[in-house]
Amino acid sequence: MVNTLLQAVIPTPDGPFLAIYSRAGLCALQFPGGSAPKPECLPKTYPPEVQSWHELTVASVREILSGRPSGPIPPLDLASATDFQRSVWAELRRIGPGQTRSYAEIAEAIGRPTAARAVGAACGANPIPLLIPCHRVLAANKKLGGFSGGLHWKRLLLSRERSWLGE
DNA sequence: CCACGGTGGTAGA
DNA sequence: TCTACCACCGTGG
Repeated sequence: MVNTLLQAVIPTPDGPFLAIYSRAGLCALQFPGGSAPKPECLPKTYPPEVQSWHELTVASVREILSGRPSGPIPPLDLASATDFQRSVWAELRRIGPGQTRSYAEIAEAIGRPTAARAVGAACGANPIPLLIPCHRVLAANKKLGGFSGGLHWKRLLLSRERSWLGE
């Protein structure tokens, strides 16, 4: 057993999200509607470390769902990611609520100006939506582009961020 | 290798 | 606008 994973539920007005933690930190976040977590995978008590991480996750998820900027987030476990993905995701985290960038702009920003399409793939591989805000990346024509979690979420998140900014 | 995308830009209808 | 087509690139098989 090299890497035990712990699941924890995040209750929100939009339904229960699911967080998954490793020893190193948060490694995945799932939208509501997936297969319900098996009870035996939801420990009665969590290690203190995980518990404090989860508090940060819950707060952050709720903030982002309401269109607000999020406070501190837990450590992210991106061990299984490629270097390219890590650089894309790091760049995504620089986009504030209500802001948007295009896939090409992200590619440009990480020094791979012709890799816009690969950036799209990296966004699709993002295991931690919301905290790594891939919903703020649009196509160059200012159109919506795609979203792994379902386009309705992307629309919803952007619309809430815009309205929080006062539009 | 090869195929497949959350792309982007161009050309024509 | 919408469609067709093509160059591009990181990933996974």
